[in-house]
Amino acid sequence: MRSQRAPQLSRRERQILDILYQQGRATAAEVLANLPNPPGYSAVRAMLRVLEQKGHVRHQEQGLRYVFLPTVARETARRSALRHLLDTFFHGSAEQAVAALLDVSDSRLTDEELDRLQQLIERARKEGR
Amino acid sequence: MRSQRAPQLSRRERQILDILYQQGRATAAEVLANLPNPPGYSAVRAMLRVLEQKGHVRHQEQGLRYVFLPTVARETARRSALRHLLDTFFHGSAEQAVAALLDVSDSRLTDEELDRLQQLIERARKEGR
DNA sequence: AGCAGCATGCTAAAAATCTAGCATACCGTC
DNA sequence: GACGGTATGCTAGATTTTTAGCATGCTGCT
Repeated sequence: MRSQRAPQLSRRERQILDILYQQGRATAAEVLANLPNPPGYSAVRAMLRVLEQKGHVRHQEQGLRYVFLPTVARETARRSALRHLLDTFFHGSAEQAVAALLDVSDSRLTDEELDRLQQLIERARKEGR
Repeated sequence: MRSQRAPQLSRRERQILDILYQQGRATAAEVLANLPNPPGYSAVRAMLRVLEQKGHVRHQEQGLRYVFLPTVARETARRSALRHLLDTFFHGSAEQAVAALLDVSDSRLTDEELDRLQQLIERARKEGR
């Protein structure tokens, strides 16, 4: 009877969980709408049930329907994901990652955002020493 | 006969591919060594074969053994991964991602790295306008 | 009250993943 | 040139994942 520890997510399960993190919370129908190569509605519900049983997801009853949300806090999941990305593609270097980030999002960063980033770096510098 | 388009990676396949990106290139044995819940050696080889057949991986013969490497350039894969992470956890905001990055890697960024980041931001600012 | 619409629970089965094992070939050493 | 070690190719089977379909229950109309 596994319930808590189960880091072994299948492809679809991963996709579904990602959607939940992206949206914060979602009904089965909403999940379905965001799924690539969308399967049947039943399939989605079945997998949500499995995910819940595995302990990755829980649901609240909203009126009649169920609204699903991840059990692991967004913040925590985000950390893991970042760490993993860093290890996989950037040799663990945050600097390179930031560089790539600035590059990838290119012209979409406003001056204002850049300002805030400068401040963040300034702060990191002070804390770091 | 699908060969190129096959974005549907299973959990294991994803793990293996990630290792290849991390290491750049690796033999079946090396991949195995880096795999969590390591399966049998044969299993790894079989999956590398499948990955190759699906077009995600290719191999070079190095002396006797095969050395495997991803077909999609690191740079490209990295971009996709970043984009996906951004969408999943940061509402697409690079700024937030950078902030989290600075946070997660915290004290591990040297002053020198911070300097370079400042410069990068400076540059982004100029290019952006 | 009856009905259409949409939700859930559950089960069975198709499809894909994951794995082990055997046959074979090459290298270096004794 | 026989032998241990390590490689690959392949195939078949266990296990998981992924899916559809059916029975049921609640809501809000008309």
